[in-house]
Amino acid sequence: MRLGQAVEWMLHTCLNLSWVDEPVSTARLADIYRLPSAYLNKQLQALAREKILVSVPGARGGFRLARDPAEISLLDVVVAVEGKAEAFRCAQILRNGPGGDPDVDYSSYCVVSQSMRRAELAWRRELASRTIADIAADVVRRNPDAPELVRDALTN
Amino acid sequence: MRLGQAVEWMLHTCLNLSWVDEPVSTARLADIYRLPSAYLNKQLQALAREKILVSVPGARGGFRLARDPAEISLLDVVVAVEGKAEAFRCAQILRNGPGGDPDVDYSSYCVVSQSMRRAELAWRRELASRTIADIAADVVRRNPDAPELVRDALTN
DNA sequence: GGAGTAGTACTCGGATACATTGTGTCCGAGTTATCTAGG
DNA sequence: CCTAGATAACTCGGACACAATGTATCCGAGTACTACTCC
Repeated sequence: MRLGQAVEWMLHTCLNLSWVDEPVSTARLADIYRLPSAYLNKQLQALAREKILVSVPGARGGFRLARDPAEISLLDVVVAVEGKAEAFRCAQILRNGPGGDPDVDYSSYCVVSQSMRRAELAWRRELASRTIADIAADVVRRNPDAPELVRDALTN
Repeated sequence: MRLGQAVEWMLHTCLNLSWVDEPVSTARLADIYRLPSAYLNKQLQALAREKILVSVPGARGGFRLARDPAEISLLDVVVAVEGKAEAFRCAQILRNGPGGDPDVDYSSYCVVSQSMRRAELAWRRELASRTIADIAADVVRRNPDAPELVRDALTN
């Protein structure tokens, strides 16, 4: 199993945007961590499609958070980048097995599939219970001047 | 995020092997679900390397479980197929950010990384708490003659 | 001096290549069972 | 009849291609700002 590195990029980017009010261009967001701006833009678009960010076109445009950081869970971001499909895809191989019935939906009946789904649910639950605001609070607790550092870097 | 379909194959295969004592050849194991035998063999080797299966060479050889089904967790199988690496890899982009320190290990310090790791831990914990024997018991509870069906298919 | 307008610079957005991983296949090395021949 | 050896068939094992996904890039469409011209 593997998550694309864009997940890390987007989480940090959302965190940074939570400290700025005006839209920030892709170039600025990329420079902060020396990331390839064109590719970053692609991922930002994905978040905009999922209504996590709003894109502002034109001069002095860019991206900003679409809603309060407390209303953006880590799961929202991960799903926006990686897609809604489950990690474990039941191919229903039991249909070809002994006693297999082509009319049964084994993705909900098969015990293996159920077990894998339960584990994935635990993962999702954990991600859904934590928001960008939670993380921002933790960061400030450790490093109180982080917001201003980021603001300066994004709006100089 | 995505898991290879080999995970499904291996889980069902381990389940089937838990009902047979003698070694079963790759061809038999593949035929039961109409799977490509050569590729299945590749995955079986991976499980053998992780000491989940033992491979028996020569005529009337094949694979059998290396230990009691109650001692084989779903996590063991998943890790054997997918590798030990974590799904979320922290690239430590904070090192390049404002106030970033090249000497700090952000994969343990960064709050984002911690949160992602916690979620993944919940996933692993769930998988580790469920064994092949547990699944086998559930299957028998629903379909008492499943073991014999499988035994017949694998040893005819 | 103010308003309207054309131009310009900057932004997003999707269409386009490259690299890595997952998927699938093939043939060779090694082992075991069997058959045969000799005692 | 028993035993030892050679043979042959079957198995795993890793090395070898193909496809799909992730990664990275580029250029065009659209918008807001700015400067200029006209009233």
